[in-house]
Formats: sequence, structure tokens, C-alpha cells
Amino acid sequence: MDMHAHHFRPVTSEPPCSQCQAGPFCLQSTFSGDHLALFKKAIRVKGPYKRGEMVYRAGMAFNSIYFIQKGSVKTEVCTVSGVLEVTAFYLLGELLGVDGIGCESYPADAIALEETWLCELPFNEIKMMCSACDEFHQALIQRLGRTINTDVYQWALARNLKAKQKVAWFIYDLFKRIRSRQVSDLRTIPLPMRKTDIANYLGLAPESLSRALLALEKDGLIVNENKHIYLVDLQKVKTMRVI
Amino acid sequence: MDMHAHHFRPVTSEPPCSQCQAGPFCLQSTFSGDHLALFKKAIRVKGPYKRGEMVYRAGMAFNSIYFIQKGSVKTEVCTVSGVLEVTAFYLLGELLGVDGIGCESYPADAIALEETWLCELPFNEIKMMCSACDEFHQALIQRLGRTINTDVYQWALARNLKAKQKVAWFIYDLFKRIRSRQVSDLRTIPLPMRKTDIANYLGLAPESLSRALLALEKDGLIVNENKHIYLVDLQKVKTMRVI
DNA sequence: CGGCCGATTGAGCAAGTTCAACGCAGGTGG
DNA sequence: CCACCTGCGTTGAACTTGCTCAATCGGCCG
Repeated sequence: MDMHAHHFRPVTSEPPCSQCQAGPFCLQSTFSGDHLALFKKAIRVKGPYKRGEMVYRAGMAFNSIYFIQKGSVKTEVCTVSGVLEVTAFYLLGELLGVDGIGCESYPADAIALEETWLCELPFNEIKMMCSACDEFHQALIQRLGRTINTDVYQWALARNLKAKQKVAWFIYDLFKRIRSRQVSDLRTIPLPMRKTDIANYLGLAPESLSRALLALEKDGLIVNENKHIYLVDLQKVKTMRVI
Repeated sequence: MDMHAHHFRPVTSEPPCSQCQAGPFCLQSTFSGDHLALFKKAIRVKGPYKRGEMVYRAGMAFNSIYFIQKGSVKTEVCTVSGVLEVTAFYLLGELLGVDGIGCESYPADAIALEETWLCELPFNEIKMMCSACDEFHQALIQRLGRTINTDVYQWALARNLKAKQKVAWFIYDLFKRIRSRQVSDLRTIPLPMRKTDIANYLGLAPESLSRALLALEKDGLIVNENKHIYLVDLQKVKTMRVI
């Protein structure tokens, strides 16, 4: 399968939540009783998206946000000069599509990085449930706030860092996000995205990323593999990304 | 007056809106009748803030967003290593403090760049008015969306540009924002902030900004003055910031 | 008028980019 | 099942950009 085809995938009639890996981080945990039933009726499970398949395209009408049940997604914008710029990565248990809130359309393309399952939350339903259930409203605001905060203000801090620091920052950021949701070997960080995407996201040439990773490895902070990073010295990684 | 004192300024009992320069871009334009009276009772005019005075500090409880009636504001965060990073500039007619939405506290310090008047909108009141007046709700969502969009996704695009392009991008961005709200000589862009702040915001050394401006001037795109930029060739500025 | 802060300019240097070549792995087709 | 192919990642070398450090300039305020 050509991973650049960027096809769309229709809704699957999978029983909701059967393969969801998000566990207690699913938004439904904020509901109980009748509200939970309403929630389950509102959501729609979509998948599996194969690597390279598109969830939504920049310019498409903004209708839904998506909870990632399994897998991961990147968002990227295409500049007028035709260059693609990766704007964010979204991991298991995170909300995708929030960048469309307040806009008529999504500002970026969203593309699956691996086999991915999503839980679609139509925005109209969300609004209704916000008025129905205040706990849900609060939980949602919380998550949105955190997402925006990450997207904007983390970047503001990372902007003036040197290559090595940027990379350490990126690794530590992934580490925190994964640790907050998954119980796993905390020393191994999977990289579902291509190195090229990471480099683009960090504003580096792929070669510079490669060399920065090599340097961090020589310093004994990490071990760099193709699709994984092993954390050798977490503390040093944390302090290196001087923010 | 020491402009680095960063004092706070108490509420002034100025009659609301008497000196507001935002005109038709004030949020009250979305109200009529009873709602307008409610709105006028909810808001609180604050000012004048002198240059260097602080509107709110990072970590302070998030209670309000602010509409800029007059003047301009920068926001900056302090990194653990003590370096200040400018995260945004807010101009006449824009909303300040939206970076705190969904968080318990403001993520950055907000500092007036010149004599500035603000219109404080307590967030609780805002929420109430959102339910009372759907037009207001929509208008607010619209503005928030645009703010976030600018803060996040514009940057994503500018991140990989060269110094000269970044500067052209910055100038053009200011131009668009000013033009959208003020009828003025469109060729002259005031710079209420220091060049140092602009450089920091763009992720450049002050010297690099200086040289980039000089280069743009030599190319005949702009004229660089201390507190103003004159647009000589708008079209070239627009195309230079290749986004 | 003097002092101070910010902006500019110059020279040398460090970092990251660019270009080119190679290696490796996964997928494809024979 | 194996060889090939293709795309991504890495490595090396030369080059370009922007940074650093230092000096100077210029305006604003006391």
C-alpha cells in the first residue's frame, strides 16, 4: 500500500470501545448513568486507519474532534510554496482536531502515523453534552486548555534552543505524554513518526536531527534506534532541554 | 519612571469606553438593548498602564480576559534558566489573556508596551453572557479561535524561515492586524515594542534582526526607523515571507 | 549637558544547512 | 525464497547563516 496515497477511510461498524487502549483516560469516565448512555450514542468509532491515511484535510469543514483510541496522528500544513510543515503529533489518549475549534475548517491535514483507531465526537453533540453535564464540560475545557497550552507555549520556549536541546526537549515531551497515559517500560519511547517529520517539526534539517541524536547518544543520555529511543539517563535529558 | 519596575496599576474609575479607540471592533457591538446594559455593567475599564507596567503575572489566577482599548501589550515567559522569551504581542482591538483559558493561571507575564487602556471582562461574567446571548457567544468563539490560530499555526509556518523572511513575515503580520482594525496610513507601521523584543519573538539575535531590516531596506521593500516601519513595496514584503 | 539604554555596525566564529554518497530495511515481484 | 528496488536514515565535507563579542552611535530623560 502506497503510504502517500492519503486515502480516507469510511466509518467502521466496530462495536464502540472494543479495541480502545486509552482505558481510564477516555472521556466517558466523566459520565455516569443516563449521561453515559447519551455519550455512547453520540460517539462514532472510526478505523482502522493505515499508516499514511488521512483523517481530515485542511480546509474541510470542522465538525468533530477525535479521541485517539489506538495509534497516533500527525498534523501538517502545506505552505503556498508547497512545503509541508508538521505542526503537531497526537498520541494515544489525546484529542485530535482541537485546532479547528473556533474556525470553520481544520487548519491542517491530519495523517495517521500507524494503524490508528479514533473515537469521533461530533462538535454539536459535544456542545449539548457540555450543557447537560457540567463535569464533562469542565473535563473538556481542561483538556483543550492543556492541548492549546502545549501547542503554543511549549513552542515559545523551545524556539530559541540549540539543536541538541530541542531534541532533548522533544524526547522529554514525548516521555511525559506517554508516561501520563500508559503504564509501560518508561525507558523506551516509541517513535511512530518518521525522523524526517520530527526534524521538520523541530525546525531542523534531517541531517541535523541525526547528528544531534548521535551527540546525545555519545553523551550517554539516550540510545537512538530506528523506531525507538531508549532513555539511558532521564535526569540528564530533563536538564539538557533547559527551558 | 523606571520602565522595568513592572508595577501593577489599580482600577481607574474612568467612565467606561470614554477613551476607547477600538470603535466598531468592541465586543459590545454584538449586543443590543438589555444585553448591552448587562455587558456595560460586567466590564471594568483599567488604565492607564504606563510602558513597562504589568497587567498580570505568570502564575496569577486566571479570572479575566482583556480587550485592548488603547495601546499594546507583550506577553513573556521566564524560563528556568532565567531567560525571558516573548510569546506574543497584542494590539489595539485584540483580546489579551486568552492564553489562560482552560488553565488555572496565566502562563505568561503581560506587560504594557506604551500607555495602554484595557477593558476587563471577568470570565464568569463572560460565561453568563455567552448563555444569555448567542450572538455574543459566537463572536467570542470566533475571536478566540482566530487568536489561537494565529498564535499556533502562524508560528508553525514561520518556524523554518530564514531571518529575512521571518522579519518580512512579522512586518506583514503587523500590517494585516493593524489594517483590519484601524483606518490609517497603511504604509506606516508603528512599532510600540523594542527591537530586542521583536528579535526575541522571532528567535533571532538583535543584531540579526538589525541586519535583516537593513537588507530589506537595501532591497527597497521597507524603510526602517526606530519606532516605525515604512512599507515601500507591500507586494514584495508579502511575497518575501514565502509561507 | 551627561548618562543610560537600545540600536547598529564590524569581525570572527560556531552552528546548522546543503549537497552528495552510502547503508539499511521493508516491501515487491520474479 | 531470494534478489531487487525504493525510501528513509546516516555520514562526510564544504559552505552559509546567524551568533557572539566588542565598539560605536543615537535618542531620551533627568
